[in-house]
Amino acid sequence: MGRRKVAMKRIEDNSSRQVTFSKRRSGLIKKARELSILCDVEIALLVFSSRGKQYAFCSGDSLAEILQRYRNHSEEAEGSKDANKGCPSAESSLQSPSQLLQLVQRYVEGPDDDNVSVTDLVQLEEQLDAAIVQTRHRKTQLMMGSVMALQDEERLLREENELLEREIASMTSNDEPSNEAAIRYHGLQDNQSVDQSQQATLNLLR
Amino acid sequence: MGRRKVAMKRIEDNSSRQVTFSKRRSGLIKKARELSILCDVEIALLVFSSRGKQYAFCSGDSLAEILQRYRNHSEEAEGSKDANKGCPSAESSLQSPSQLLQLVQRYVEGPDDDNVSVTDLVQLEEQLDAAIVQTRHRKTQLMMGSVMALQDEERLLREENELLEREIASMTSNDEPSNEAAIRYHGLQDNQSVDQSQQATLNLLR
DNA sequence: AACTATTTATAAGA
DNA sequence: TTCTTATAAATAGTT
Repeated sequence: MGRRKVAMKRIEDNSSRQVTFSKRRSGLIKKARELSILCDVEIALLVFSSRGKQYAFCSGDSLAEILQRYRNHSEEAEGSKDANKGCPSAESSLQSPSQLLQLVQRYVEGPDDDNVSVTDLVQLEEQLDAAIVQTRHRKTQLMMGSVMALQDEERLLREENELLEREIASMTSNDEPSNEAAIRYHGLQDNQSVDQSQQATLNLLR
Repeated sequence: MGRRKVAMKRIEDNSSRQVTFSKRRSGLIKKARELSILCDVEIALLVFSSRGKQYAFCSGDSLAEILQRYRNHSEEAEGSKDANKGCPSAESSLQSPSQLLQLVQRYVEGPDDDNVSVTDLVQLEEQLDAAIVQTRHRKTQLMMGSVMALQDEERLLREENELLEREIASMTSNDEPSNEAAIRYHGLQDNQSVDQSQQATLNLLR
């Protein structure tokens, strides 16, 4: 984005490389900051000039913290067996559904001394009920999306089938009957990939 | 650089934040790559979505190498900051029931990258059901404990009452009747501290 | 996933 | 260097 398009290779001229470095470096940092703000994500950016000078940007207040998270993350990736249990990072977020049950189990069984109170458990039960409601709501949303798509596809297939049937009709009136059409006929039989509950919703909407 | 100028603050709409994240993330990584090539510098870029998914770019072949370089560079500046962060062996755990709902909400509404699948949600629902069963089980255990204790106390009180009644009987046969016993009489009336569901269970066991 | 209308970044010039 | 400006590039909203 300048007077000319620039080739993607090292700029050989020393001084213009320096100028470009300065301009693009600030542009990059600006964009990193914008992304972290707009999308509410953590970003760490490190730039080392060839003569060792260092520039950095980081969304939080501690770059070290973010780097630590990177390291935890890659450690997890290596121990692929029980990665979800290993070290769920300082940040509290669900990585997978299976993590949730562990969390609740640890809470209700109280790993040690101070046990939960009945009041806590009553509250937890209420929260779990609310969580199920939310989960079902979201699931329904998603399934509705799938259903719409399937209905669209169904319509298209029906139209195609009509065309094919007409073609067959014209062929049989001119020619010998053949089974070619039956082979080419394809409809909704291959919806095996939708899961049971999607199928149930699908049936309801028919 | 789009149809409109966008305010520099967190995008609240879930799905457009997701779209913007995807677009700008790839843009940022592209620019990092260009800068590293054009100006022949080392760059490391880490992006963490709020669900913990990680995207990285690094100019060389080893991100770890660049990070090491950063650490060497900044070791002098920070000596003790990451002592507690060394290895986050602190297991993530529920602090309170109310934390759970937040956790699930964040998961199902997917504030960021790839949305949860229906399969994930089906699993989550199952886990939530299991968690509710566990919670109720534990609650019952605790309430049973309370109930046992109350039954014990009840038995003791009945025995004491019998003694007192006998004492009254002997007093009234020897002396004037008095209301002293009625004052000392104490039974199950002061069970007001048990909560509603405990009381229900208690009633069932009577 | 594509497609534009706009905004933004920036290469070259002053 | 910094400012300006023509142009390339990125991207917000739309389909």
